[in-house]
Amino acid sequence: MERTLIKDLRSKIDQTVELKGWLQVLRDQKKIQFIILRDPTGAAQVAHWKPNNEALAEEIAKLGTESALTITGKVIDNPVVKLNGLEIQLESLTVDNNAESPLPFDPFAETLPTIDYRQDWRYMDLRRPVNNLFFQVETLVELAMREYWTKNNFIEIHTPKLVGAPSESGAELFSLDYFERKAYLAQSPQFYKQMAMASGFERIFEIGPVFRADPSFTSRHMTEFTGVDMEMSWIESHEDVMASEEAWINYIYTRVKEQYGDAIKEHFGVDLVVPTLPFPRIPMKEVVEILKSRGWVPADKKGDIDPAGERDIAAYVKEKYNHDFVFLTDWPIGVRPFYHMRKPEDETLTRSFDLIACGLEITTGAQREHRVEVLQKQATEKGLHFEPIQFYLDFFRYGCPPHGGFGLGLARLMMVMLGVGNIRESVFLFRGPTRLIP
RNA sequence: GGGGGCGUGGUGUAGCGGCUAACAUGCGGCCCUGUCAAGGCCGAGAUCGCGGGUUCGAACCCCGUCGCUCCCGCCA
Repeated sequence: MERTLIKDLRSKIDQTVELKGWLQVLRDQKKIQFIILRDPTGAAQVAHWKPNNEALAEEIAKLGTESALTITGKVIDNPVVKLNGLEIQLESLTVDNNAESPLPFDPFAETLPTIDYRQDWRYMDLRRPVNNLFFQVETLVELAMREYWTKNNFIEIHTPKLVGAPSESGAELFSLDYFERKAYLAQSPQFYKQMAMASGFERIFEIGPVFRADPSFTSRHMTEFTGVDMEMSWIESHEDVMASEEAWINYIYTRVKEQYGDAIKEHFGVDLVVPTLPFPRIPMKEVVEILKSRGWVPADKKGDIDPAGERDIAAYVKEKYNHDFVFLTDWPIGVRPFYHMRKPEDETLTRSFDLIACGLEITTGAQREHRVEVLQKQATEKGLHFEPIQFYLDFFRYGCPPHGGFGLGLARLMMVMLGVGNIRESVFLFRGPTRLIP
């Protein structure tokens, strides 16, 4: 018999169906047993009249909560049943995998264990429908990203994650043995996506793993995460990159809202708002002035702001423009990498931006410096040696168009979109300084 | 790396100098019942993270240590 999904039961009234799922609750009474069976599409009540089959009743009585079951039975319309007014009259039951008892924790309890313990038993935690929905949404988010980009003539690339040289300082690189020498895990596809510009690809994107050896203990950092990167050629300035990113985000939100808006409202309590175009843009110099006027004390960091400042500027933008997103632009050179292009009219500033969403930094982008002699000069200023990055500098020697792009953290976007407070709940499995298992 | 907070049955919490360590949930048993956040009774389950100290007496106070967590730094 073909498996029926629980969401489709209404169309199978009076038919015998096969269901597969997990035993969420067993209510074992004197004459009748009720099994609440859950699959990824919903839950249904299965009723077993014990006198019909006492042996089966005994088997059911021993089932552990969360056992994996296949059952067959007849679908009955029964308005008395609170669960969708339906029930299945049990005909047969197979225990595909009994759940031991007691469970490490009950995923459906009112209060959940701490986040650390739930990570130990992440697969149990992921059985919660809200988490299932999370990854359905994430799947659509990635699909929408690719839809938008492929419609706009972007090429998807996959760059190596085993690399021989740091793309920047090197302080946050994981190193590993690579035969007779050292290799590193890529902390960004930055150099390679620029190589694609030198390759004449004009527009590329990559969605792939990124590794950072930062001992960060916050609710928004990971040592391994999925980076969403884009790079485009023949731009005039970073404005072209921002315009592209905001249209792309607008498209993603539109797709998610139309398909999952109601479910997101129900499970996450979030009324998804598609951000209007254009997103507000504020130069950093102005950002600092605005923050100061609101009582923020600059952390004396040469034009940079701290997370509290990011949250406050987001609050300002929300008040003034009623917008959840804001581009902070024109960052000072001191807090930007050597490959960011500087503003011709003010060499102390870069053609760069961050995108802040609901107070969280989700993107850094810029126009890149494609003139090799300028690039070399800026690298020298940052104290970098040419040898390890010579292959990169060579990208700009034989006809590399002006270009720019951005990198976005997938999990951070998901946090913002669904109102998840901790990045550990925003990935399938979290990797942090002290978390390598499971 | 710096700072704050927290470590008590499987899980979530209460207790903060005198307890045989409490409650909820889960688990086991019995009763009742077409149940549906089911209900009722009974029961098992914790040497209160670990080490040291103060005290007649420590889950409780002090020191150290480990773990977790949040914030900062850093970033996506």
